[in-house]
Amino acid sequence: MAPPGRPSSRDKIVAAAVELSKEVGPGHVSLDAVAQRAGVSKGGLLYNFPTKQKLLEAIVAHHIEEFETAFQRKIDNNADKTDGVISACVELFEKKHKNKMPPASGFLAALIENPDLMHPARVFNRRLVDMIRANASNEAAALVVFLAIEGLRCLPLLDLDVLTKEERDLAVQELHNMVSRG
Amino acid sequence: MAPPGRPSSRDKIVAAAVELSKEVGPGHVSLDAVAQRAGVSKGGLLYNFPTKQKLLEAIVAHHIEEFETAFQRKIDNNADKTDGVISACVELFEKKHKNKMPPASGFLAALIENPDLMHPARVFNRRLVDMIRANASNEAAALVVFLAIEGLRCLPLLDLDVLTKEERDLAVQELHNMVSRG
DNA sequence: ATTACTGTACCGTCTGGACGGTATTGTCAA
DNA sequence: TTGACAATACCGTCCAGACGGTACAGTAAT
Repeated sequence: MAPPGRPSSRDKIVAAAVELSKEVGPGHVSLDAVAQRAGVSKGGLLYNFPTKQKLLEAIVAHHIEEFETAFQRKIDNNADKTDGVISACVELFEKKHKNKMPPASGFLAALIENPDLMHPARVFNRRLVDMIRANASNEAAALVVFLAIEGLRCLPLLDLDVLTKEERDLAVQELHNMVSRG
Repeated sequence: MAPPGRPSSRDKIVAAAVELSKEVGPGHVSLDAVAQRAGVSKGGLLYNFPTKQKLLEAIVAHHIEEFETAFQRKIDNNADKTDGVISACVELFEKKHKNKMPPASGFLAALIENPDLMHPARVFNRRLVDMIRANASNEAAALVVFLAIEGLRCLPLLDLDVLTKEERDLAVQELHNMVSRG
């Protein structure tokens, strides 16, 4: 792959693309701009990602890996416990929200270019739902919690978030109650 | 405005743009294609909407009006009743889902072009949240229900929906329970 | 010699939008 | 009644710029 010490050019390029998607809007991510932002020549960019589609695939994979890593850490502790998976989801969102992690804006850039690029994310999401249902004490309630978290994550992505911090905290608290009540 | 008998050119153009956004993807909605689909020349399109931004503004307004109309009809019956607003939201989603109404794909085309175009939708959403809270018996639960509905609406928009019909029905049923339990 | 680029010069395509025309209808003075 | 003009609602063409992608010569490190 790459010398794991410093960030590889690939990583810098992916990071630059995600930043740009947030800054100039997901519809205006040009290869020239990405290369400039990443401190790489356009030739260099196309050396690493021969087409724009390959770059966008890498962005989607990056977001998924990021989430999966954090998720695996959370779930190792309470994998088999009743409602362990959905609890982990709530806690994970709470943590990301406290750390003011930005939304996964790279997804939109990929979606725009070609909806098929979302396929890996769909597969991941489906697996997540299966895991949630598998050890949920109340499947219906667990699904609602899952959907609410998705709402909390999607609304900012679509620039549609209107909740105050207090409202978000209130909702997250209620999600906690729902999963601990079982 | 226009003779209210036949659909005006403006309406045809907006409808064509929404359809195209769904068919070719929100990032590939060109004025030429919209004009062709609407049965109008490009000059005619530009006559009705002097810039692409104006067209996208009209699309956003169209989606909002559509939702608002249906919402007002629902809410007239149980406006002041406890949990009346959030109940109306659940029922409205259920109805749209049963009728297999497509997601508001025009939003994405607007978001891509210019995130500011989502502002009217944000204003509407904020008003909706205020109304929900105003007559909710349990604000936290009502917020969770609101977020779950948004999740149900946003996931298909992002091509991320992975739920089976049964799972969706189960979740909607649970939402009903949550609001009627108060 | 190979790897991993840099830098520059292009090419073809697509797209938003400007522009000049045109058909129809309405208005209104002579 | 009619001729002059104007507003409305388009049509069809053209163009400048942006963008994805190619090609290729050079270079510095391993």
